[in-house]
Amino acid sequence: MSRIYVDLRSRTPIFEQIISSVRDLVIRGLLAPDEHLPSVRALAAELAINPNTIQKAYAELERQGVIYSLAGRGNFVASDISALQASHRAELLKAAEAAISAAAEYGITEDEIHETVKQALTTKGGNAHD
Amino acid sequence: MSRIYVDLRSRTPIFEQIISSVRDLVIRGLLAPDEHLPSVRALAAELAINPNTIQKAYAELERQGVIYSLAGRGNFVASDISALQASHRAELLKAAEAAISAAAEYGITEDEIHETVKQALTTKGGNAHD
DNA sequence: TAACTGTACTAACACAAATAATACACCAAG
DNA sequence: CTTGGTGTATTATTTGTGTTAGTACAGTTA
Repeated sequence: MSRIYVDLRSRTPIFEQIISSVRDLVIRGLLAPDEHLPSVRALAAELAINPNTIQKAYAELERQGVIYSLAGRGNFVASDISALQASHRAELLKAAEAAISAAAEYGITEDEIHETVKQALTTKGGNAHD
Repeated sequence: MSRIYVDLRSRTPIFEQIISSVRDLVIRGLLAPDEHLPSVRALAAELAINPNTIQKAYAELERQGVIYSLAGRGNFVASDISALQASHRAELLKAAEAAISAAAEYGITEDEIHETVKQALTTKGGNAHD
């Protein structure tokens, strides 16, 4: 059982969900560098979707440098994920800044924003499933 | 010339762009309560898109309570937008909290988060076009 | 009456996602 | 060297949704 999952009822294309899922597992270290990923056919069978869809996702992940593939051997997590983690870190900060800016621009007071930030920081670690 | 716009090159469906655009103008008060919106045919001509697409957007906006329509008269901004603004306000705070939580969960320090928040608050008012 | 308005309906087209079915080259193990 | 797994490529088909096109009808207003 791989930790990769998809939601067939979502409006988000399956291949994009796989890309996000693998990318997330790699960045969070739940998939170690050079770890062997499920084969195209095996993952397709496990998730009950077409192998071509898996292949499409894997090809894009390789293009992004998240994984690499060896003909006849399989797909593997990239050896060096430091750049990936760095860009993810930057994205998180950028997203946070944008969200705060949007709130401030709308007229929400700094006090209320600080209160929200405080709440977010104290609540962390208990709401990973949302 | 209405203040409603769309980007035909975007991957986001046109009707959804119109919904977001009108919703945004209403919430920000750039379209006053009970103000007359462009007619289906007029807006279609102005944006060079099909009237059916405008109609689809207007129908959804009415379903959401953002606008109301009078047969033979036209479409108008809702008379009371307080609930709309309140929910938008809540969404902004929720988004900000989620972004901060995500950053904290990933391991970004509180100091760095506070620095980001500070920067977002000082930069506001100068980057509305992004 | 005329010219607007919203609304409804059917048909056709375009595009992307996903499936289906093969086929071929590579690699490791027996 | 054969076998069974692997990645990869190709073509065709299906499906869903967004968009356009064209037409029609009823309400409103000058």
